[in-house]
Amino acid sequence: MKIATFNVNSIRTREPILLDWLRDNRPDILCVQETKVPDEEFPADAFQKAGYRVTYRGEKSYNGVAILSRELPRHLSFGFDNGHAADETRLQCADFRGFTVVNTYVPQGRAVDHPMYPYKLDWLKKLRAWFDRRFKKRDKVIWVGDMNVAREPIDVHNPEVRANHVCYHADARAAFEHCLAWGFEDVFRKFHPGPGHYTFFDYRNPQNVQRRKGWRVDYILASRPAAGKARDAWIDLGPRLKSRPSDHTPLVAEFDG
Amino acid sequence: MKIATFNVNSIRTREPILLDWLRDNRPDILCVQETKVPDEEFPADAFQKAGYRVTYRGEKSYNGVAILSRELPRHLSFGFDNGHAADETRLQCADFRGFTVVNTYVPQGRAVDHPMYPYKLDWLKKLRAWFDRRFKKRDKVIWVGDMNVAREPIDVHNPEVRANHVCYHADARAAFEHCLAWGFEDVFRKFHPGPGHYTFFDYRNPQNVQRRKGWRVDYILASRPAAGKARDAWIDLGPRLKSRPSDHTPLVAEFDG
DNA sequence: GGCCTGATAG
DNA sequence: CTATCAGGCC
Repeated sequence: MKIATFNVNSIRTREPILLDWLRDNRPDILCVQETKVPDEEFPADAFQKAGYRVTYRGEKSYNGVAILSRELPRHLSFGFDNGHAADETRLQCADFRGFTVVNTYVPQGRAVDHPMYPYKLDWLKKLRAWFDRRFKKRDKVIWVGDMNVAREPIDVHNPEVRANHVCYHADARAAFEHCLAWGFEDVFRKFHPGPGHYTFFDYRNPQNVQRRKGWRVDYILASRPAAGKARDAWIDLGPRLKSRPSDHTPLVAEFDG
Repeated sequence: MKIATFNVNSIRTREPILLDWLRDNRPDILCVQETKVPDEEFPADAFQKAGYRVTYRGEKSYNGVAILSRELPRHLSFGFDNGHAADETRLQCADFRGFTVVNTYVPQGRAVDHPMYPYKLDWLKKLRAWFDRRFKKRDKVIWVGDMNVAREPIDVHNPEVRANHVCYHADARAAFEHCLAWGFEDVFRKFHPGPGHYTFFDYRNPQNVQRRKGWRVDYILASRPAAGKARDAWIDLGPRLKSRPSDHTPLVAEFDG
């Protein structure tokens, strides 16, 4: 099973890049974030014509998650099990052939002194509690998405100056590690232990892409039983190098079964 | 001599369409309107590389005229001879091999009850007075551009409902005819006396293009001595049918000499 | 720098 | 519908 995650930064603007990528890569499951479109305006037709079923929950301008998959998921839910509609455009959970796929768009946090930062930390805490309630260690869970956290120094191109960045600040990293500590393995890192692998390159300095100065903030994480089936993982820089790109690029993994 | 006029509705956005069109048609002179770019940001390099010299006067967001030509014009001026800088982005005059080319972007007028409408009528009056001052009947003058006026019923797809449209209202037509009465012939009409020839198709109903529901508001007009040399004229719908088109499309004429 | 909005313009 | 802009966001 080939599964990918891609923060598209507007699914409408990225439709041509997505269709090319689906045609060339044919993943079984593609989880996307930041669709930035209300459900009634989601461009589902184009993806259906390309052979993909689409499930999504979005809002105008902000957030929005979707799963494009060759088969329809057996079970599907959005948000935490607490009735907060706000989280439905950041968290999606779907079952495919014995795997449970969790697709998240973790709040970015804006700035460490902004109210959105405690919201981010709290959101990660709620996510861990949701993992505890929802899954057993023996479940084959694959948690993917834009986590808006770089785990380690090698996950940012210049960690020395990032201590106060919301995506590298100690508290954000600790909150993310606490989620991982539920029982997830970092599938990409398993296959690529070295530095210099990034999934996000800020638009503001266009040279960052060619110079490979980015962030690894998108992940494919797997519970022990799922991680055992991981065969390979890679970052595809192609879409980031096209014209009118997202600032993120796809991360892909293959699992047996 | 092959001369063309094309309201590009942003020369930046239309650069690819323009470069293709110049490569395929190789006019001696292409007059463009609505460049929508300040002079310091005009993308002259791309056209120079394509073998064209460029003269232009524009402003941010609105208006802007330019002439792309294989040879540099001998004489060049912008605006009326009254020192009003505002008109310099709507009126350009350049000499080429014995012809004087006048390139205009006539004010659209917004609505018949809007202050821009009397401004439009007044602008056409000033233009006629400028013709009177500036040219002799024996001059070979070619006046081209987006005139924002449909002369006759056959120049709009449904004239019955257009009586109060700023581009077909009786006052606008009279003011335009008064300009023509200086001594211009309608070169396109000479070769194509029938209905159904349009140079503009409103974006607001995308089906208008395929259904050929448009307006003839762009013209190539010639003083008697120049009109005598006109060999052919045609509208090229090609650029209007491409992706990300202008709402106008090029009008072309060939003159002997 | 490129996404979004909501305004103005044609 | 397709341009422009400013202003918010990341």
